[in-house]
Amino acid sequence: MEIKKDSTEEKILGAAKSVFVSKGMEGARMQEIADEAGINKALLHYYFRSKERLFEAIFAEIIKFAFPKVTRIVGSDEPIVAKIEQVIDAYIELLIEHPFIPGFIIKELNRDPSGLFKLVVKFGLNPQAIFDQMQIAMDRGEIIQMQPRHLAANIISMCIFPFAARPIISFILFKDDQKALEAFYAERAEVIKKFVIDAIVIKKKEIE
Amino acid sequence: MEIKKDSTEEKILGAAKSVFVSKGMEGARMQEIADEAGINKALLHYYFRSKERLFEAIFAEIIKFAFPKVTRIVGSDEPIVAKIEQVIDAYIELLIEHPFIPGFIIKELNRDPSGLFKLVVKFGLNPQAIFDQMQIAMDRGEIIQMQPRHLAANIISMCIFPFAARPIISFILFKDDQKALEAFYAERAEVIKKFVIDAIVIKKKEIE
DNA sequence: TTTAAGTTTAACTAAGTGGTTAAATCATGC
DNA sequence: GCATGATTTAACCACTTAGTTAAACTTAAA
Repeated sequence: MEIKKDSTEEKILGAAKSVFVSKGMEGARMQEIADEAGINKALLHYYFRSKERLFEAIFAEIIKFAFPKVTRIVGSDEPIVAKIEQVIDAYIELLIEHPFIPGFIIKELNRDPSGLFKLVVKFGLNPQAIFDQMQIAMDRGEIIQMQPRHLAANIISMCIFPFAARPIISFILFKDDQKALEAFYAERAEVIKKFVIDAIVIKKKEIE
Repeated sequence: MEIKKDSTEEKILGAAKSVFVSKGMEGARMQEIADEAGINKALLHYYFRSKERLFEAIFAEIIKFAFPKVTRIVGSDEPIVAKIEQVIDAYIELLIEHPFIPGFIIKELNRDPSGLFKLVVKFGLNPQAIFDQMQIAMDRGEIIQMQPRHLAANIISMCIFPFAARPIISFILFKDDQKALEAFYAERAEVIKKFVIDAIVIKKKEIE
């Protein structure tokens, strides 16, 4: 639909994403977006009539980028444990590259949850498929019985929260030592995978 | 230091907390706080000279209220697993009563992380004590070996994130069915405790 | 009764905000 | 060359915001 080269509209979108993500809808200033895009306010409104439209474009772009990762993995035909591992890997990798997305999404959805509805409809987000697969694995005795919703909540929480709470983690756990913080994030995928597997996989023979 | 009865200053603080927590520092309006307190803007500035001062008072109050729960539990002399269970119970209980605190804290600390420094110093938040206790339990073979930081991050994430992401959970998992959402939150404490114990406790004899 | 603090009213400021406009300029390809 | 759209400039509007001020009124205590 949109054929972009590398100019103006793209510059605006890039600048808007940067400013909106770090300042939020309310904290962002159109002037700042214009400055960061290297243009002026008039031209900004020439391309995107209003702040709200520009924000919606950015918000949809970020949601589209962050959410459907799971959907693809769920569609494959691998065993549930492998899928869970893939989801964890995919999310941590995504979040290491875009660590400010969780804070942004939480902030904006708490401010105005109504935007979620359209997006869920638009992208057809439906967790029932993965819940069903979890339930099957539970009934087969591969993993322990628990409500799939809670299992999913546990996994997603461990992946996302440390990024949403980045300032707290950074300061309290690492005294703002960025190298150490990065190392911590890099370890998360392996840690979470082992933690989840230890918690839910039923081992047939265990002599501890 | 402050001996409050039940009037004006308390009304202002109550109104400010309500408005700041739901709208955030930037979204909150002094007029709205005045209205909710049942007074006028002039009197609001008569008590708290500026929006920033009022906000800092509220922010400190909330942090003071939300953070030190753990500190007390850590000080007791119970075994580590019992302590972890108590921390989970305490947090979920707190969050069910004040579900908007996580979103508020995440939003404001991402906006301006500098406030964290003073508060950490003020309340002497130091996670090293609990980390040491975890390490001892690991060396004793009571729980599996892992970095205490990651263990703590896992537990706290599972407790807090579902509240921070309340709108998402509410809509995607429960189609905004508030009863079902409350039931979900009420189950969290037991679910997380079991999940953590299954993940880290080393059972001496296990015949599955 | 006097005094002082609490409180209201209502107008005001100063600064910012998103958004608009009109004119001039620049670039491009027809 | 000319037409068209992109871009700049700079002023401007309407509105909202935090914060101030001065005057009057209320309340309660001294």
